[in-house]
Amino acid sequence: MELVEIYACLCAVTRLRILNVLQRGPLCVCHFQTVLREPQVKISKHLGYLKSRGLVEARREGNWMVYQLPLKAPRELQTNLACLQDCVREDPVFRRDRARRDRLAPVLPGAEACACARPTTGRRTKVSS
Amino acid sequence: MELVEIYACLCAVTRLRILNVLQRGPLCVCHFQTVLREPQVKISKHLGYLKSRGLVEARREGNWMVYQLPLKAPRELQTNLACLQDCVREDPVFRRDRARRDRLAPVLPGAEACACARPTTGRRTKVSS
DNA sequence: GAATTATATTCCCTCATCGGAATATTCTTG
DNA sequence: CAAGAATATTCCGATGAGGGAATATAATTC
Repeated sequence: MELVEIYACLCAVTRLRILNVLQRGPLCVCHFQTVLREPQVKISKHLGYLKSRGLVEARREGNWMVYQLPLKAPRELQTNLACLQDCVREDPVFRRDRARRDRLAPVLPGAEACACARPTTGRRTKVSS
Repeated sequence: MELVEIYACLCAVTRLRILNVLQRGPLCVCHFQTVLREPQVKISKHLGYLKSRGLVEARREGNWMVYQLPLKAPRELQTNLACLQDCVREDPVFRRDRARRDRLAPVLPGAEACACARPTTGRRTKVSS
């Protein structure tokens, strides 16, 4: 993984917000929509961008696609993710994203499924707005 | 200074090399040519790019333009420069650049002029190759 | 298998970037 | 002021990114 490629992934604010949220654990696309309040195309495309460059991994879980940070990331990526986390700690936009994300599901440290991907009997969280 | 702008500055390898070398102190364009072995246009343009976004500062010193890292950089920039330094420590290309740079002039910690900008009586270092 | 939900892809537009060749600008020196 | 050295800018072409609208694909449910 080229360092320049990593930086290329980091120069769109939507992708920074995605990575910021992913630090709390895996998430599916519809939850990204709720958390970031951005249209589906936008999120899906940026996730595709990140995935094609190895900054996120994806797996299908029934109807949902669950995205997560790579289980074993190269050192430069780890360093930069830590740096990013440090840089956006105080930023209001990123803080709000994290707050909304935490309201959705408990913070899952590992690679466990996000809330929407756990097959439940009840109605799922509404995605609107 | 927007975080995304910083990352945009970091996604060209020539600019990473410039910043890497600048960590050892100010330098003028002709020395960048010697160190990076890249054509003048390329270097001048990338320096302009960095300057317009506040990642480097420039001053004229006689015939030369001396570039340096900002004296008081915002925190996100400092963090990312440190991160960059960490990431390229082992990389052969960046190491070679640093070695060639150190061969040109002593490492100047502050904002002192680079070697070529010090008016000397003798012949200046040849720029070719 | 039809309808529904979740997600991805395609098409189109606009705009920025990168690189090089050529040229212009700025300063110094005689 | 002419010549030369150091640097910047302009012009060009190729390429990729980002966004949205519309459409396609995949899985689920009834």
